[in-house]
Amino acid sequence: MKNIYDKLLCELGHKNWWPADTPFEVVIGTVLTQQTKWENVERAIHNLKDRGLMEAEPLSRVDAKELEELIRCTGFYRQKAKRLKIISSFFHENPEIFEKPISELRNVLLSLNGVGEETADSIVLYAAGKPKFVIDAYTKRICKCMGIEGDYGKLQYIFERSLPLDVPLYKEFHALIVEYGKKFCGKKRCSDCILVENGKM
DNA sequence: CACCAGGTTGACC
DNA sequence: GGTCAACATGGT
Repeated sequence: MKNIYDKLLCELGHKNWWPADTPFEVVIGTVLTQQTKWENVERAIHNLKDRGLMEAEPLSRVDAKELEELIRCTGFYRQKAKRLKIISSFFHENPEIFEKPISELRNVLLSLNGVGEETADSIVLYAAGKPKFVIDAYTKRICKCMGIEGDYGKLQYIFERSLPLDVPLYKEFHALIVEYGKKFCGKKRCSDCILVENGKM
């Protein structure tokens, strides 16, 4: 598995992924980026910062319609606005949440509307800085290309079992997988795959 | 015009 | 326990 990481790193170089001023900004980004391009998310984040809404308390209280307009460019803007308000209320009321152990933190995040497995793990890894390997659609596609199939938990277990417990490694590896996937892995077919030809785990 | 993007939910079987 | 449409905008 580390072998795959080295190949990707060699091919693509280090990615400065999830740049954000605060952990809370990462949380907002995880929801906004669902099923949309990061460029759209950057615009929405900029809008929120302009209005002083990149903090839990103000965001939890902002007018729903106003919030919808600010994040419209990310798609699914009505449900995302509603979810962001609920999530920001939660973070406002639970400022110490990132101090909790990983499994407890993950379960609490999963209980929030709009936070599924990938989003929860992205928050754990990129906002809380704790070691949880994030599995996304590209990870599943690439694994399938390599003959590895399974549900979210199975793939996550394979990565976590095969890698040293290393937060920067987890961050970089997931970033590389997504960047690689965007370039070479379509929904239907892949192109110029550097991983499959002699890719062994 | 069709398809995809750094998913999640609730309904239905 | 799994599958699937709905959610919605913006870019190629």
